[in-house]
Amino acid sequence: MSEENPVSIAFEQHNHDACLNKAMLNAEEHCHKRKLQLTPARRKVLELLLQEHRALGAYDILDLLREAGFNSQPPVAYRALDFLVENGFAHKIERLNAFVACALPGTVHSPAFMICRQCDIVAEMQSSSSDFDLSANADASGFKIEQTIVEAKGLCQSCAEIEN
Amino acid sequence: MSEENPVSIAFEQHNHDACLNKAMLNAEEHCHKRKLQLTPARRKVLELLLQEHRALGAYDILDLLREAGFNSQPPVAYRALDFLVENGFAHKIERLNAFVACALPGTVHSPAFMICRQCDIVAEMQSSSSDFDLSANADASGFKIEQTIVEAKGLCQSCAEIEN
DNA sequence: AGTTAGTATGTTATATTATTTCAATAGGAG
DNA sequence: CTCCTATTGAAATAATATAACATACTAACT
Repeated sequence: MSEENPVSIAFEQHNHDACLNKAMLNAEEHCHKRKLQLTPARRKVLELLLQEHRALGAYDILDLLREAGFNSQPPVAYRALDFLVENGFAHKIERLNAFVACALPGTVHSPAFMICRQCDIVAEMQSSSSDFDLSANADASGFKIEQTIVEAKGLCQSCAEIEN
Repeated sequence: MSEENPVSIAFEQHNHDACLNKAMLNAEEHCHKRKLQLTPARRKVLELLLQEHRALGAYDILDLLREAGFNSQPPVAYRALDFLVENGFAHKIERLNAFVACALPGTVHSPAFMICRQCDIVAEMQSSSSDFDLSANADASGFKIEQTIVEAKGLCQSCAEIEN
């Protein structure tokens, strides 16, 4: 119900316009602070991602960009996505080859995702101690972890209810 | 040093021929028990994967199959890989779009991987409680986890030593 | 304002990864 | 042997991603 719990915002009813606007303002402020250029294409791609709590493929985004009057060659989408991912405004969901807006933008963090196989909704959460678990194993073999991907596939509550 | 610890076998010196033979025998026995057909192409792909503690792309495998006299259309490799993955003899490493032989074949389990960005070695470990951590978050939002991917990118010990 | 260095975009082509489709063949159950 | 299913052969194409190089914009300095 509330927007306080970042674990499950994607699963909850919320004022999505406000959710989007807040995120865009946040991104603008963040780019301004760090002297990053939130150019029209980048801005539009971020908006498109924020409009969904689902992952969008690069070519989905490309189609939407075209509809919005942008140039529609693949590099346009990939460059914007690279910018957003590098600067912490979006994440790539590896198992879907798709991209999702970050729930905690502008910070370097170690996210984990819950991905509904039915409705494709993607919820971001902080992976907290799961990294820690890996660390123990990694330490034992001298492996230095730099980045960890955690993606859980399953069924979200709504889809589970429908299925029954 | 020993082969007892599945966490880090890929990182350790070991008798790799024995490692491979044991795994092939294991696979044969397992297929026999479950009436699965370990056909020549499937067998060869498993061998190819077992020869490396690295992930191989489908087209790498395709090349090696061709060298070994097999038909070399993409579906040959993908079908064999699908079989191996579905039956627990191999895993897909999503962030590499590549495949690696399973370290604990024939059992349904929830693996986690350490992937060296330098030498591409892939070590499988059991993700144990990291799943458990996610479960807490998942439960809170009513999400039912079916399968979890955990992939840690970093530097293995040998590569870290070389880099310094 | 003019120059320059760095960043971003336009554009074309191509590389890489993966699937669809339908025909042919082989293996096992009755 | 015959039917059924699983597997393979073969050609085409879909989906995802990058390379390469030209052009344009931005910002900082002079």
